[in-house]
Amino acid sequence: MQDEVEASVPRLAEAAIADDIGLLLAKLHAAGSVLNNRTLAAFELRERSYSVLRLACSGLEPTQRELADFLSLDPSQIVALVDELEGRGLVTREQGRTDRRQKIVLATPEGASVHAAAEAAVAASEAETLSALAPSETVTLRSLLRKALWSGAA
Amino acid sequence: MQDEVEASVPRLAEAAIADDIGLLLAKLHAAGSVLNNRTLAAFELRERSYSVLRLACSGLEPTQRELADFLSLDPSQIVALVDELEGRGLVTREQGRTDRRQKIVLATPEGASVHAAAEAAVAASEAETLSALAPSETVTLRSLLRKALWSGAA
DNA sequence: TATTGTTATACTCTATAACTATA
DNA sequence: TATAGTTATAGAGTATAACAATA
Repeated sequence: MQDEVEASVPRLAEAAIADDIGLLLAKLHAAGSVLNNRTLAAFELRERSYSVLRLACSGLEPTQRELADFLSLDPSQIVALVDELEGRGLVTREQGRTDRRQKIVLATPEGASVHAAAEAAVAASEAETLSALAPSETVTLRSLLRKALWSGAA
Repeated sequence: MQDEVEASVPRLAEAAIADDIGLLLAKLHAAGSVLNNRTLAAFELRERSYSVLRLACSGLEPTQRELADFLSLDPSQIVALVDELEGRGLVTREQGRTDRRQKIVLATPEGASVHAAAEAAVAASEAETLSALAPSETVTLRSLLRKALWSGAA
């Protein structure tokens, strides 16, 4: 093997490319996703199903339509996710109070228990992904992401 | 229709969920991706092929292996992306200078021209995604993302 | 023996269109 | 007529394993 071994920062990282926020978001998201999905595998969950379970546990009594809007997924994808969680006994579908078309997704006791365990594991995984940032930087990152999302065009 | 119309910020956004950096990253990345891919469609590119073309135009003379490492893709995925761009005459494969196994991906003049046009469109799309952030906040976001990626576990 | 690029395959994710039941 | 949920399907993205040429 030639002695052209790269430093820990690969040479391409230095390129102007690294100023592209879209690419940076994609890379950090991808890195976090790999870790999260690895972590969630122990609970037979993926990021998607975990997010649905999390909202089902939140006390907000979300309808499938609200889940789709909030998670930026098509309603048809929510169907598949809820089907799977329901089949495993982690959530149930309840008819909407005021509109019989709506279905509210609620966690079962077992779902709540699985969620609690998964949540702790995911928090640890997130800390690992962001280990290079100081606590105050993590707070800043969170608030910038939230601002970009909920006061912006996104 | 009942008069339960939500404000522009859906009620789920208020949930504790919105503190999950992984979910925030996923949402902002997804929102940006949709915009980017819509923008890039005019050039018959997607985010992936655009990234490869961009690096091929960078003057860094990347090998396929380096592209795979930097873009966090499997080498076999790079093959497909380069195949497509090569078939359209936007890039060429050159044999590595010192290692005949390597293939360097270089942009053709036409590739460079397509890239220049696409780059301008993508910049506008990025500005739209981040329209809620002040310029200084965009700078901060970029530097935090970069720090998390290149000094961290990611 | 290890690495670069390649082929092949299977699985997940994303995007659409059409259908049903309710409103 | 419009909306919530559902079904079906096709295309894009992701993850692996195995192989030939080269180191």
